[in-house]
Amino acid sequence: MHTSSITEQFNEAQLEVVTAPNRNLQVIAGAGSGKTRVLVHRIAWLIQEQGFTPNEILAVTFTNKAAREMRSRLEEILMRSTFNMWVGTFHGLAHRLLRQHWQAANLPETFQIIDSDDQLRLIKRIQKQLELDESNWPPKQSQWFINKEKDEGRRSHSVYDDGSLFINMMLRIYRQYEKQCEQSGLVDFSELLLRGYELLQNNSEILEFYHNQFRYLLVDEFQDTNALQYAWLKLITSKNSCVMIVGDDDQSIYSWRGAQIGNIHRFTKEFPNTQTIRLEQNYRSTKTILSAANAVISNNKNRLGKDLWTEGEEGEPISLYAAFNETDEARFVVSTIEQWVELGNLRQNVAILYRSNAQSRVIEEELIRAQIPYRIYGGLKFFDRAEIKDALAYLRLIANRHDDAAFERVINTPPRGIGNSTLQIIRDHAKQHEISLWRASEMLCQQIILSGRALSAIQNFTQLINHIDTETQDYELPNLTEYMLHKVNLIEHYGKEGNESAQSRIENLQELIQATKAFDPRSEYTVELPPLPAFLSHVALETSDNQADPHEDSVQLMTLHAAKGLEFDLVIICGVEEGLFPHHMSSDEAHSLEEERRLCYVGMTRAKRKLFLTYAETRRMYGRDNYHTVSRFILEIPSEYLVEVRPKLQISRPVSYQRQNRAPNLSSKMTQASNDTGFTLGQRVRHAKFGEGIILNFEGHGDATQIQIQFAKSGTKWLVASFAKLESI
DNA sequence: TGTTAATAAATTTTT
DNA sequence: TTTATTAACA
Repeated sequence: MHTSSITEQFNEAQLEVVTAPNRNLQVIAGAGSGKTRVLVHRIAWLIQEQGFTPNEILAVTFTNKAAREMRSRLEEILMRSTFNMWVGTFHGLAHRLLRQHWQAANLPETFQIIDSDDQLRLIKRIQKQLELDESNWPPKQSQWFINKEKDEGRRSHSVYDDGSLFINMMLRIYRQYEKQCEQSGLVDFSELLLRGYELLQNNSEILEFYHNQFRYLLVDEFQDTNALQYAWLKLITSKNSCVMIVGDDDQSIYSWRGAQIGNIHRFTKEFPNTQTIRLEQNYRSTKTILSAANAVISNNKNRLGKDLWTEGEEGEPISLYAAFNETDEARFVVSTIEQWVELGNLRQNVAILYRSNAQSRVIEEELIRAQIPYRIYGGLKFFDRAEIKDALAYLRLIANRHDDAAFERVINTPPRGIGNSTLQIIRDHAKQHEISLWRASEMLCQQIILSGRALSAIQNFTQLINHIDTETQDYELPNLTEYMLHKVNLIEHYGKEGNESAQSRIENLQELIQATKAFDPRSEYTVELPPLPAFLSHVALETSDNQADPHEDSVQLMTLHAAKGLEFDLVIICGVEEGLFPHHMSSDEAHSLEEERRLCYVGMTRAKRKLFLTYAETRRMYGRDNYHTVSRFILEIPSEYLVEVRPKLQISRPVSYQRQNRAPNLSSKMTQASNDTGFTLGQRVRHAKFGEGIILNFEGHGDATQIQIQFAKSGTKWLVASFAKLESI
């Protein structure tokens, strides 16, 4: 890479970042400002022009995906392997440290990482032990509490006890949780960071070693760092090193997970001589889209301030569609995509974004009906599926008999006659002697407490695990997995379920074997570990995000959160309604409302060429019809950028398609002449909420009978006869 | 002990 | 509506 070629590729601000002098640097990078490219070239510049060696550089990203992306782009530029470079997420890097210094970190060599699901199970179990009622003390809440405290760097003994019952309970759970993790050699996600932090803080030689090693640190998506990550960064930075952070306060959408935008402000105060550079030229969206997004985000207070602009063309106005209900909305989305594709565009350049996952279903149904291939992000990840987690739990138990979370999961899956009562005896015994469930089972087998049936069931189980372990000592990982699945009868167990999901579960288990084959232990920083624990660490840390077939040209569906960092020619944001977006859980407080607005900003700025916003006047949620008004975010867009798409009845609502959308015409009136509601067609009725109206149609029988009524003031609605309390006039 | 019916709850989610 | 968990039954 020559200096001249760099100058050609970058604008002034970008070039300034790439070639910035060796000092602390803050980059405010707006959406679509070429941030990743700049970051990668900055690293390349440091290595090629400033004489840094690759392992003197530490680069932190928000996701594993981003880390992979950065690695591969670096390899492209540097024309060399990035294998020994420290590029990864905070968690991944902490993990690497802990594997290397497990003794100093007070961990067993084969410590295992548990994901939030395992964590929740563990907490549930602890609460049962402590006899805490789950309805009064939701385990989710306890989990949230523990993670929050850990994310702020506090262990149970350093949490401030205000004497309240709540803190008291939470601390009891927290303490017990710490103890059990310690006992089983388990480390949760927050623990990776906290333990890594403590490792460095308590071992000055180790800290000094890394102080000497890392001379340049880069952190991407800095607005999403939490308190502990910030402390981590400060700790690992020495007087001989520089830090460069890249972030955008307007795209901070994870504060509910502990991210603190304030870290950006803190950085400039606490890291001396920080230079600030803004990347404000947007290379992604049209002027219209950008102006609209800017208008929306300008309603937020306390912004760092940024003026995003583009040299791009004006582009088309943003289309706004007011749907009748969510089905109508979905149908509109589908017809929009059909038109888009007819114009010769690719489906993969289209994204349908929504606030919550529940919204995807209706859209999926319509896409399937229209035979439009789609790919859905989020949802259930491969390694989160029950059958995969079962199989992994077996593997974990083989790797570490004292992994209680794994033990609980598989002790009776598939059913082997160890029910709740037996299990409870094991739990009590384990608690009493402060030992793992596994050891408790072994001990119980020596005594005469259990019934004969339960005893032999447990013996069979422990023997089974031991047998698989000894039998597979010389096996490769895939063979071990296959042997385990065979011995443990998981496939048969799922096969018995008989429904259509059984087949896919079995396929997933086969896929797991494939995953073990594809796993290369040398690619990890777990080289010293045997393949099995190395693989387990790998899957715990990397929730695989490549589930669907990436080759077929398909429309992309995801939540607004998941869309961060991506871009599409056509973006359709659905459900832009008060109560849904902004979500009713977030619209009361100013700070959470502002986060919703940032989410809106993120969503809008994903669009390169064309943006659609849709909302539904009626939306069925949790089985009830909800009447929403248009989102305040839409009202914040200056009308000059908007054009309202009028519903074309014949096209978007074909007659006799689905109940809700059937036009009240003569033929539909004939669908059900007789009914058991006591009302007749055309009858005038009064409703407590909607006022007077005329009955247009009936559907269903008995209590489920629905009546379509055209109200004078509230429009046409379908109501359940038995609930509507209609009065005839 | 395992199955089924009743009941309650329900953003966003990476690591 | 869907999903998960729990209580009651076979």
